[in-house]
Amino acid sequence: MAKYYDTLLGEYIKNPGVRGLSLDKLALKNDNYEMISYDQVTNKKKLNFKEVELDSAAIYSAEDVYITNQIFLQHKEEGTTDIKILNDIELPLLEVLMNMELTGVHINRDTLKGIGLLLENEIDSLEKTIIHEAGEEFNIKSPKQVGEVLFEKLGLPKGKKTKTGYSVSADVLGELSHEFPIAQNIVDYRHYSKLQSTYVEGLLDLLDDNELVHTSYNSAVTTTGRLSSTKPNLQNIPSSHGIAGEIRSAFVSRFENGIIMAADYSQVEVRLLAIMSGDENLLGAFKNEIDIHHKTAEFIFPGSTITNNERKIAKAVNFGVIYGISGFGLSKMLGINMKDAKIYIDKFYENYPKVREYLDNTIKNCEEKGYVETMFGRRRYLPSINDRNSIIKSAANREAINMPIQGTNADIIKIAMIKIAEFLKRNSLKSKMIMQVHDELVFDVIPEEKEILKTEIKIIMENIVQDIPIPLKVDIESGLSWKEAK
DNA sequence: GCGATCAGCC
DNA sequence: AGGAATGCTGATCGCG
Repeated sequence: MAKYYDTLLGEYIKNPGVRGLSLDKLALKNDNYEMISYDQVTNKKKLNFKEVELDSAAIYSAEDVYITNQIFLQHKEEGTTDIKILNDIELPLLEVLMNMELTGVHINRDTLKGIGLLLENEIDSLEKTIIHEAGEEFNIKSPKQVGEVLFEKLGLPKGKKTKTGYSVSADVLGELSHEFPIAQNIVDYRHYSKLQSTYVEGLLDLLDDNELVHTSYNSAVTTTGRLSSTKPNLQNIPSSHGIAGEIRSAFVSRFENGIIMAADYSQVEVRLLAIMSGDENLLGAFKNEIDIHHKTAEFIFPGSTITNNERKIAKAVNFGVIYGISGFGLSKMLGINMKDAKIYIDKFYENYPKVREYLDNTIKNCEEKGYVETMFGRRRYLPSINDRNSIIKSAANREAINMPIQGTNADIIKIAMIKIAEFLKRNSLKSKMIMQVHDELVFDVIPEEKEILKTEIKIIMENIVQDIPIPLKVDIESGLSWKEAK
């Protein structure tokens, strides 16, 4: 039993994805009690809390404490405080996350600034080219204006629509790029601008005097049990090659001769699909350490030597199944026609028959019980699973299919984080766990601890789940920066 | 202030 | 018949 309780986490575990878990909303919902609003306390003046008169500040604060306790008592009564996943995972993890946030992540300011200069040059020159090609000044960052220039002034062929007009997204512009260079230039301009504003400027703004950023991990927002990360979001740092990949080269150790070590679960969601469905073909592939995308490709394209493109298609199918894909979704994703996409998906199910069985059962079960759950018992309620509107129903089907897989992955890595934090503490190690990116943990490591960490972290992460037909596999890489640790 | 669009990651 | 990938956060535009 943890030394503390958290009413927010209790509410989240009861029903993840419910909007409005704030104290005032819960008080209103549960006890029809209307709490004092911040506006009331300040008389609608924009005051700092320390500027609020003491008497009213005291009442306002006491009310928070009182309501929190009311919710706690209610959680005890209804049994929420006994929920296993709350006690075994969420509450212990809270302390681990707090320490990661306080520890921070070291980012080299000069490296980031250097990337910023490169980007600035690219952006400036692309802007000039685009304006020249357009024959008029306009704001390239405005989808509306881009649409007017491309489709009205220049008369390029229009593609798919949005609520407000014609789409100018990257896949639409990509279609046009062969014939019209301006389309590719706008895609590139957006790419570099995104890197500049979100990653270079965004991260620089949040660096403290020690060149550390302290993210906030939110453990009560996602519907599946995943964490999220804000200010900065460290879970969407670019990972591709080129200038984008350089952002990760700024993520370096804080220690003298230190290294960055990344441990990631290999193919974890497909492995979990194999384990949870019990499909012999899928399990067999992992047992024999066969490249799973290649294996699926052999089923989809029988009798031929598998090309890179065929493997890419198979990979999209493998992931698509986990996301509850439709033929249309896959065809759009891959830019192929819907008939072929349907054939590929059918081939997948034909050759992994128990996967289909498992997914059908998942949906059927959800229709009866109203919820789906992970291997560890984390639940998600999906009332729309029985909706008569087919669009809503299909969306619920996809969510029902995805949650147990994505959520089990989230459970596993959270347990691993708790165990690794214990291990680091028990052995008084100086190295730090600094980031979590859904199936990856990142560490800032002092050189003397490199080998023991590498060994122990792998053992801990691979042994979270017992009695499974195939092992979970963890790859560990390290280098002078996060970019090199992969 | 907020919805819409776009783009980054798993 | 039509709509159509799971889960997130952030920057920017442009309307009100």
